[in-house]
Amino acid sequence: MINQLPPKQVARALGVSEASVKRWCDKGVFETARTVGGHRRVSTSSVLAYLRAERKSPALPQVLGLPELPTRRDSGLESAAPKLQSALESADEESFRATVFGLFLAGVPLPNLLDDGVAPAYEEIGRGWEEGRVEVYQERRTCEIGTRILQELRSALPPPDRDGPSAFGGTLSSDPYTLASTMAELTLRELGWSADSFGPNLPGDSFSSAIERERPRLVWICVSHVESETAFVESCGQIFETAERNGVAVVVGGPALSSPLTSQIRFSACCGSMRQLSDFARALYARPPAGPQNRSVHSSGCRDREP
Amino acid sequence: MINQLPPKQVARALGVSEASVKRWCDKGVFETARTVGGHRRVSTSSVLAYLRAERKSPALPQVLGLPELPTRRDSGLESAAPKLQSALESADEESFRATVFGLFLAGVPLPNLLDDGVAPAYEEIGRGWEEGRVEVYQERRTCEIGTRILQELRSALPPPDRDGPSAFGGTLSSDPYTLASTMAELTLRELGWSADSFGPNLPGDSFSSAIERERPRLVWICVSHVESETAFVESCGQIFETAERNGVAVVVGGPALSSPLTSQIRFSACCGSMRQLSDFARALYARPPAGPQNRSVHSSGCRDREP
DNA sequence: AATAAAAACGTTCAAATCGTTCATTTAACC
DNA sequence: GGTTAAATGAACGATTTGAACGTTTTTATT
Repeated sequence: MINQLPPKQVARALGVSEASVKRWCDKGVFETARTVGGHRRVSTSSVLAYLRAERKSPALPQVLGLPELPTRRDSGLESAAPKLQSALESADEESFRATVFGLFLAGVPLPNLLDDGVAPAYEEIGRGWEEGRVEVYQERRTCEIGTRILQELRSALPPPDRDGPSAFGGTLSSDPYTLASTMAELTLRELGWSADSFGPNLPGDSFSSAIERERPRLVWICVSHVESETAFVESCGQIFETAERNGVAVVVGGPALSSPLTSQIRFSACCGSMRQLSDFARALYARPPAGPQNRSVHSSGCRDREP
Repeated sequence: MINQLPPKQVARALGVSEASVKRWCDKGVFETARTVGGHRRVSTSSVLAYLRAERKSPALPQVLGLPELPTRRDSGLESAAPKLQSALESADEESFRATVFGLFLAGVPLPNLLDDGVAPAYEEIGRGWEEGRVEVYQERRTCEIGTRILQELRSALPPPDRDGPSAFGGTLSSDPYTLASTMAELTLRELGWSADSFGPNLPGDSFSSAIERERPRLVWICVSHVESETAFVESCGQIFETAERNGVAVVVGGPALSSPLTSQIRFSACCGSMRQLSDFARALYARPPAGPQNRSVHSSGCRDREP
């Protein structure tokens, strides 16, 4: 995906004049770098952020590397889940992408998009698998598609704050589901965190040593499947103990976290949804409001701001 | 670390044209030395200083690929592997991306790039893990990074031919390594195939039913880890039988395919590298020679024209 | 050491972008 | 409805950029 664009391309993508784009750049609407000769280079993610905030849809999404977006009408979050589900079941990646990005640009908050759009679609597919309607390979394919699109979404988010907190997470051994952890990563990244998913099947002691070495502000553990309860409780205990000693918050969550299980482990927060994770993380840290700050003076260009 | 770079590499790192770099050198933007023959050598630190001063956020597809990029089609690759490895071990995604895309844009054939650049880096990390130098979570993180970059690479490839053959593949149960399968996907896609990786841990019978339902031209099985030899041989037998009945080619390959194991299973081809897979697949089908259109998007792909 | 391929040289030129000005449209308010 | 302030789009010469070219230097191989 393209990360920087000259003003003319942005103008084409947005369907406005080049002059306006330049003015907006100077007003701080877009994150704009300059070449040595003074030409503007606009960051794509800031254009996306603008579209999302203004609830506008681009005239030429292709220029931004986006798919053809659905029309404004059917962009309701309620109708999204079944649409996503059927797109996934028929392995229609384009349709899935268009729906997700359509909602994203329509201004649906990311946690809501994940909780009420993407997650239900996958739950339904999981049910289909249990009932034999969906083959294993089909389910796997949907996960591949989802991973791909969520990664695209990730690259559309603004980069983590330079001095934002870091976090990581994943699933413990014998829990193969990656998607939830990727969703957690996105949720935290939207808030400015440096969040990284380590993927599935991470042994508990490696989790612990990661905590000690990387010293994050938060770790998350997604629980979609528990093979051995005792091993799970043991791993969680070890992780929490290490985390506590290092002042690291531990968030757990996932459909396999039954209440008897929950009562046997310790954590900083137990989140049943990305919204809850988002709220909890925001209590620890949230991106400073990104308003148009630099009312820059002409001729000295964007040569402002010293860290 | 290298402290002097030729203009071409600086241009690639910055995402601008070589001509601009030369002009900027002459203008004094970069600290530039000259060889006796008059060729420019740009000091790495002055490039870093420029990036720090002028770039607020990470830049183009390739930000700052300090590693010396390829000059020779093949021998550049050997020096690339250790760079990729160290980029991965320090979780430096930008550097990894820069090197991979640098090689790709420089015209290194994809199978070679994977075989001699990416794969050796991961093999070395695997060794580091066995020797205890590399923690599990670090290894997992490198896989996440690699997956992400390979997906980006995938989206940089032209879409599959409209009437090209289809293929899919993955690893069998209890084999958790995804990267090899993703590489196979890329290799086939480059040839115009509609190739999809189903990821790891696919049960053998789901493999079979996928074959019967989807009727591909080819399936691949990556073998990085075998838990039970008998189960593995059994699954392979079933898959091959189904494939043969449906006229589907079966390709197997991977480091865990010992020769005693190989002798117990049947397949259409056993590939020890992506190059071999590419050659085999090309025998079945290869993209028709490209028409008068795009030879490669080269640098900054933001230059596209309205139809 | 000789040779051939790949890079980099300096230059030119068309296209893109710069900053600015000005007429027009949009919106808001009385 | 009429007036005003703000935002937009178009236009201008000056500057910057990217691509092309033939020539020279560098690099790798024989």
